[in-house]
Amino acid sequence: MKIIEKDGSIVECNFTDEVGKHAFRHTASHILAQAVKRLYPDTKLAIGPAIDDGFYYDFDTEVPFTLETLPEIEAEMQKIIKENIALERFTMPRDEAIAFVEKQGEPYKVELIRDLPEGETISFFKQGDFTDLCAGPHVRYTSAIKAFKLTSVAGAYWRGSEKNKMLTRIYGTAFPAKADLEQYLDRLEEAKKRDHRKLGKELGLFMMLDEGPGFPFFLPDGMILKNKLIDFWREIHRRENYVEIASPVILSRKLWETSGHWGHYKNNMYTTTIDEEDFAIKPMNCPGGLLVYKSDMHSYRDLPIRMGELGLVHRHEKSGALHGLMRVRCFTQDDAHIFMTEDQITSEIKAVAKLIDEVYSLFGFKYHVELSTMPEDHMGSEEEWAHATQALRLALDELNLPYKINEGDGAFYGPKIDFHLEDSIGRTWQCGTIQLDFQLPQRFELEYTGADGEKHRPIMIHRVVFGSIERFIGILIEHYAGKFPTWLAPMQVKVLPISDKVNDYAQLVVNELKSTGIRCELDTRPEKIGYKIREAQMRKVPYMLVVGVKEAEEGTVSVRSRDNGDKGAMLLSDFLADIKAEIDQKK
RNA sequence: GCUGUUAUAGCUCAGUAGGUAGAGCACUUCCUUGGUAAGGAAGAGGUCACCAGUUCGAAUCUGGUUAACAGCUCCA
Repeated sequence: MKIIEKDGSIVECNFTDEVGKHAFRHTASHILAQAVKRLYPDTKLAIGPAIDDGFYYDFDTEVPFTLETLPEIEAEMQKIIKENIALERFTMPRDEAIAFVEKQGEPYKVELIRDLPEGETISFFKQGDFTDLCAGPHVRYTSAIKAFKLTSVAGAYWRGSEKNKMLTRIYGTAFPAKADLEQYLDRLEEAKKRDHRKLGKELGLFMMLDEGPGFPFFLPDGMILKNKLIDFWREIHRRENYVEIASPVILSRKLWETSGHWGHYKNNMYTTTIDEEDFAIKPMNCPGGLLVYKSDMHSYRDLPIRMGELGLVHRHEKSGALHGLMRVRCFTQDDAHIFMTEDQITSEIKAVAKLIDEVYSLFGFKYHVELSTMPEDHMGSEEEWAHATQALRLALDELNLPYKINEGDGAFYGPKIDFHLEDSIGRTWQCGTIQLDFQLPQRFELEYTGADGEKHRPIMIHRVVFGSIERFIGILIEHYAGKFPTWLAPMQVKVLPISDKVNDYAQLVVNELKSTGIRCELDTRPEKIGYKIREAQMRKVPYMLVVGVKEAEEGTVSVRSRDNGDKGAMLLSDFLADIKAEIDQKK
């Protein structure tokens, strides 16, 4: 396919290229806008870019667009595609362009052009009766859009600011062939089936109630999962020479004033009054860790001190932001604060990044890394921030970790490296993070005695690996579609006697499994074996042991694996050896 | 928080142009002792999210509240 480039030149391009895909869907978005203008001429146009999975266009409209409006718009788009209109690029000087869009009656476009530099040449794309301010690129004819679908309609703020007017955004997607579109829609359907909120309910892992919006209840099986993750966490942190502390959930306002949270994080904190004094429920664990550090004298020989804490934090998230376990109002951070000397910075950051990589690799996660820099609302001088940011950059470069810069997204006390994991429909969630902090050690006047006998100020790292254990569990549920590896599965083995004649033998098998620490259960209900299997399978239990008269006589079990089906009979002792090895290897 | 949508049994959902509700699965009991994804029968279970209003009468109409869902904003 050929596209019209930003400079007006015609180049050959493919849908598989990012540029080609972008141009293709951007054109689809123009067709959407053209259709809307034809049907609802009073609608004002805002912006309409291509995005990862499709495109959208924002409209300011008097008539509310709903899902019911979409088929009508789709039909008009289909007409435009059939008309096979050529796209033409033309340019105008800035002043003329402003006059042009003003005449068109498009106030949002006027604002967009006004924000472009003086003297800039403004480019437009015209397709028949529709002209839009646009840099391009685009495909050459509307007929290129062979398959498209408008998927949803939602509100979106003009220019992404909640201070601005809420516009109506129509989302859609487009492909060069019908089959591709269908495949994409099927994939979305599949993804919905692994939604952690659905699976969490089906598998009895956790629940959300009106009684506590954003505050998850962990059910017995979810608790097993959580505790297994925590066991694993403790194991690797012991190995990496971390110590573990626990600090209180409620602490005095004075502490939060010292830490700066009272000033910079107040809107997200739950507060309370005890004996007429103000207190806050901790939204972060760091101040507690700082107090622990301060409670004792430290020599440079003690550093780095790696102080872990599985801390339950509470944050008042906006109601509309809540999302299953991914975004909650109380969660457990697998936190640690590392207190160190300046020349330990790079090696400590690298060690943490490696630890995070080790954990994510164990689960088979792909992740991407972002470096977040100084936000507008921050503590400390720009020089300190530059210094800290440079230290993070250096560590990433030495590790050869590719990363993208997230301008202005750092914590208020320091820049950070974020590790993002994907959920089932491709949304990414920040999990691990490494934050470098020069501020809190100053505010809390932390010290250590150097080799020179003088007092020095340590530097601090805040870091999490899972991020939030709750969020991590949400990601895990979707990643495995509820089929957890044996070491994590809440129920590892289900023993299924064929008739109650073999219940005694089945009980023996269960006792044997339990004595080696296997999480298992016996199903003695007077149901047929197919029924019991179906139930265990839907519960996503990794192994089902079918036992009948034959097995009882031979001391065997017939193994059925969740993932590979019937594996035939084997000695109970052999099965035990196999499953123990699997669990030890965290498979 | 904002825009839009939604709320009926434990779960998934149907229903009623206003006359106090129904299915499948799950649950309980009984029959069936069955070899790798649903054996059969019976029973129990809901003041239709909550609060007001309109009406002779509201689960159904109107308003509000709460929560959930999608997106925006914000974030681990």
